[in-house]
Amino acid sequence: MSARSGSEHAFVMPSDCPECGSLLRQMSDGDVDLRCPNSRSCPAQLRERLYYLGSRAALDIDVLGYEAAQALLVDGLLTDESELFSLTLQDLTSSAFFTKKDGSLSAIAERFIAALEDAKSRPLWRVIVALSIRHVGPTAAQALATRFGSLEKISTASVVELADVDGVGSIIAESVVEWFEEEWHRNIVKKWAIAGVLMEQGEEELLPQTLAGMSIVVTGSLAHFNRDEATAAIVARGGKASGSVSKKTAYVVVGEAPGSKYDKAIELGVPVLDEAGFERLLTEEK
DNA sequence: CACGCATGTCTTGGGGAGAA
DNA sequence: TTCTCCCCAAGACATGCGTG
Repeated sequence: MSARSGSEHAFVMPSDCPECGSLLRQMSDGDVDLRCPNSRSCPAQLRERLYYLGSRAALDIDVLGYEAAQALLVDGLLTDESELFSLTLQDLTSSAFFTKKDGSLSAIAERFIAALEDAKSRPLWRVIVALSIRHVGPTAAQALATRFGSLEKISTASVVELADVDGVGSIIAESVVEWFEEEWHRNIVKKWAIAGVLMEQGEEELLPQTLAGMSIVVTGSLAHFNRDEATAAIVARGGKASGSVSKKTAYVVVGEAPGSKYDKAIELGVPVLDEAGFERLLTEEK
């Protein structure tokens, strides 16, 4: 996986937050999954959350990498992620990261603001991933988006209703409910919505569900799709884009320089498709 | 409890943009 | 033009959750 994938914010124990420092002092060998209790204002956690929500796994915001996230916080442009989508070009003039040596805005600044606008119309599941809810990655987020159709409905669903979703168990369901119980979390959703971020399932996701129930794994590089586009194409048709090959995998799509997943597919007798076969699979009617 | 699979972490290498 | 920094893309693998 990418260095930008996964919830990298989850295990942060930075030195620039007093509460994290105390937590570190309390560490013992038996501790697992340590988190700074100061999750709202802890600078390092905030930086990691910004970094994560900009990653391809979430809202795929151009420019918003580790350095940009750091600059937004250090230069005082953001105090938390709720203000992200309200940023303007004018705001960025006070940050060296977004300006040239002569003080004028760099191309990076314009790309960043344009990327924020693009991100406002991302599918609902990506918005859910971007909220950094514990245990909720792309797969769980897609399941929740498909079932509930809007963030509003997810936020008001009970643990039982959430856990009823295929692919979501009680731990994930409780995690979602706990997340929405925090007022400052609800404030993020509110401010993003005001800034224009789509909070409902879009129509583009309602393609014929020709891959419903199928688990498909992609390995290697495809000529006409990057990995996210391939995943999105599978998911949009009701399939599941899995990261690992098993006996239940419907197809393994093999591009240039495939990895061990191809070997695994051969070993398990899973059907293998080249890119042309994958494209036919996407376009064929049920 | 075992299995399947998603998540999280680490690694390597390529490409683009700005600085020197 | 070259160098450096940062972002991006992808594979491998360990861990742990969800399910039957």
